[in-house]
Parts: sequence; structure tokens; C-alpha cells
Amino acid sequence: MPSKGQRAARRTDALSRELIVRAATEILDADGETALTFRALTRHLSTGYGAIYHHVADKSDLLAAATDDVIAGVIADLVTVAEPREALRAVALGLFDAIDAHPWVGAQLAREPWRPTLLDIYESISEQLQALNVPEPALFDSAGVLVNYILGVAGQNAANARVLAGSNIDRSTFLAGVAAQWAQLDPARHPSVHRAATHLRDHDDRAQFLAGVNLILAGIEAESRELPPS
Amino acid sequence: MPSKGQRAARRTDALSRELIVRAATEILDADGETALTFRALTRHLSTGYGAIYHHVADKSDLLAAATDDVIAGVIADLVTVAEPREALRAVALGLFDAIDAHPWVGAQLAREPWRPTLLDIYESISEQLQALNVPEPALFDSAGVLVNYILGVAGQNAANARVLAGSNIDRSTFLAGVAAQWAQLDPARHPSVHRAATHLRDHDDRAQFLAGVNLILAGIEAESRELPPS
DNA sequence: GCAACGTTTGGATCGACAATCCAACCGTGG
DNA sequence: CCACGGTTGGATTGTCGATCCAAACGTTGC
Repeated sequence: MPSKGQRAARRTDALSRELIVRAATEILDADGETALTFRALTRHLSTGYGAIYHHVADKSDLLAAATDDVIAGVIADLVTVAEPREALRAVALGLFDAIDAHPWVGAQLAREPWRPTLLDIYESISEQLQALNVPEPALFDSAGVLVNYILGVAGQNAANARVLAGSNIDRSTFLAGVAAQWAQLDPARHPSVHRAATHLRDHDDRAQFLAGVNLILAGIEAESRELPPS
Repeated sequence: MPSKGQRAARRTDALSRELIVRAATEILDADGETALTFRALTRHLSTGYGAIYHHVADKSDLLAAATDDVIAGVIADLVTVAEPREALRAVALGLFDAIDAHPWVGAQLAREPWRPTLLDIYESISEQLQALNVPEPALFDSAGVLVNYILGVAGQNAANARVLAGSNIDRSTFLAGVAAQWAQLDPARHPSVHRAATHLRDHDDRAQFLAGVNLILAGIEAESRELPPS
């Protein structure tokens, strides 16, 4: 079967998995998760489907590779801090900032948490907890709480970014809108949410995330005191 | 333009949004998130696309409705407990059990956390924290930590269910496989994960989740002692 | 030189999906 | 008995991920 017309010129520069992952990251950062299609990739790289599939197994493989890339960057940027609590805060904030900059990473981590790259994060957290003299049996649970909390915030950040990207409204006006919605709730049925609306309006996601990490650290230390290291 | 052949008999029983949501829940429970397609729905209800779209806006609307249904069931089943800590554990475990029974709810909550139904959960948590004499400024953060932890675990449960549904292997053998993989890690590079492998093999998700809730409660109480109620 | 072969690339194509659209259907009020 | 509006069934459209194949290229052996 003859081809329709002139075949496009073959590219001179070599295509590579790394290049494709970089292009995917650019698309994801620019236009969100829904914008990452193989069509968009072929346009962005001016190539065809075959070329891409030759370097990448499928879409989930591509998404995982892009996510691993970001997480690896977080790990690489971690400066070693002596104080264990500070080190734990640094790991958590590093992940938060990366997910804040690339919301699709949050969605991916919430969808597929046990990537090998996250083992390094888990490892780092566990080591710092050990330095905090957290006894062995509690260490497993404590690390789990921290990781799950981070993943929960990650998913929520991704959800917020989706909403914000869908409607072209400002973040603060969006928050104000939700706050107004909460404030309109019947104070008899939802007194606490009604009260929380004021906090929602002017809160800082990052600061609240850090407060949560500190709260969990307080809990870990409280339980460690009850059950001293053997 | 004439139709191809005989038009199927019109249904006698009335179709309704509730019926469609129930059918969607059955499909989701039976075969997982990927199985919920409008084709499958038309087969399950022996109807056409138009009938379904007449009662449901789109797929995300349907998924949200099914999720709200499950969450509403959790709220309805909550027995009032006097002791605030017990009440908080009951809310958390209620959500956990519901998500464990319907993993797709976990995925949906991680994807779209701020459904109106969840406001009831948030309200319940906040009220119990208030009963625990958690001071006002810390209440917002504390409730956020609990909710985000629950959402994080929800997402992970959904991810595990996806993996387990994909490969027809038993849960314990799957855990043993991951544990073996962790145990094979270089003890020099990943000492903590290497050690944690033994815990992974015989751990109870529900028990670990509860341990996490208790840890967070300990943290909340510790911070409340530092900053006594005004 | 150059021919054979494996690797890389471009794009037509397929099947599945969400969503739209329209014609057929039916109960109800006039 | 007829007209009308709410309801239903299914053909159709556009987009997606994925597969497939042939053209183009580099490399190796001769």
C-alpha cells in the first residue's frame, strides 16, 4: 500500500527517553494532566507515534518516569541537616514544594504511591525517626503516618490545581468563594465549618502543611516518651 | 432516515438517577474503576445512552454521586459516642472501612476531596476536637491533619486494590512479594526499608491506620497542653 | 564501494471511550 | 382522539491510547 504523499524528513537529532520525559513534563507543567496526550507529544517533538512508543512502554510508564524525575530532584536537593526534626521538616517541605510546582506529581503519587523513587523518601524519613530515638515498633507506624499525610496533601493540592486550571480565576478569589460558601452554611447544622470559613480565607497552604508535620512530630515524640527505646 | 431494524421494547419500570447510581456502584464494586463505562451501564440496565444522560450530567457527576452515597452511609451509621477520642476513632474507622469495602471511593476522594458530603465529616471531626478542648487556632490545623491523613490512606488503599485487581494474586502473597523485594535491597543504601520489610509481611492495614490516628491524637493533645484553651 | 541487516522513525489505522444528537415512544391533559 | 412534553434507545462523532507497517538511516561485513 503506497503512502499518501511525501514522507516528512527524518529528524537529525536523536530522540531519547529522557527527551520525551522532558517534553512530557513541559506539557504537564504548562497545561495540566489532561493536556498530556500522545498527539500533543508528537506535535511538541515533531515526530510520530512509533518513535515515542519505541522509547516508552505506554502512558503510565511515561507519567511514572516524569514523576520519578521530579522526586529524584527533591532527593538530590536535600541538604543534610543535623537535627532530626529539622531534617524531617526539610524532606516534607521539599516534597510539598515540588508538588506545589508540579501539581500533576501530586495526582500521580496519590494514584500510584509505591514507586521505587519514594523508597528513598521513606528511607530518609525512617532514618531521621531513628535518630529521634523512636523505638522500633513505633517507627513503622510513624513513618507511615508522615508519608500518608504527605500523600493526602499531595492529592488535595493536585485537585485544587485542577479546579484552578479549569476555571481561569485567581487563587485568592477562589478561596474567598469557597469561604463564602462555607459561611453561608446553616450555623446550626455546621457550626464548626461555618467558623472555619474565616480561617480558610487567609490561610497559607505551605504554613498549614508545616503545622501538620509539626503536629505529627509532637505525636511521635509523645508516644516515644510513653514507650522509651529498648 | 429509517432505523436499522426493530427498536427494542421500551422499558416498563421507571429509570431514575438513584437506580443508575446503584448500578454504577455494583459495577464499580464488582470489577473496579476501569470497568465503569457507559457501555457497561447500558448493558447492566438494558437501556441506551440517552436514557442515562437524561438523569446524569456526565461521568464525573455519576462517580461523585456514587461516592456521596457511600459517604452518606458512613455518616448515617455513626453511633454517637460520648468520649471525644473514641468518637474521632469511630469516624476515621468508619471512613476506612467504607473505603476498604469500596476502593474506588478512595480514589475518588483523593481525586476530588471537597465534596459537600465530606463537609459533614469535617464538621464531625471539628466538633469532637472542640470537645477535646483543642484551642481555636489549632483546631483548623488539627482537623486538616486528620482529614489529609485519612485521604492519604484512602488513595493508597485504592492503589493497592488496583494492583490486586489487575493481577489475580492473593493479598498476602502480594505483600510477601513486596516484602521480599524490600528485603533484597542493599542494606547499606536502604537500611531502614530493609528492616521494615519484616513488618510489612504481617501487618494489618486497619490496625496500622488506627495506630496512625492515635498518633495524631497524641500530637493534638500534646500541642493543646502547650497552648491551653483560652 | 555496496549490499544486507537491525534500529529508529513517521503516520495510517484500530478499537474503546465519553459525549451528542435525533427519532421513536408513551403517558397525560385537553 | 389528538397534541405535547417528558422519557428512552441507539446511531454517530470526535478524541484518545495503542498497534502496526513501511520508509529511512546507520552499521557491519565483504
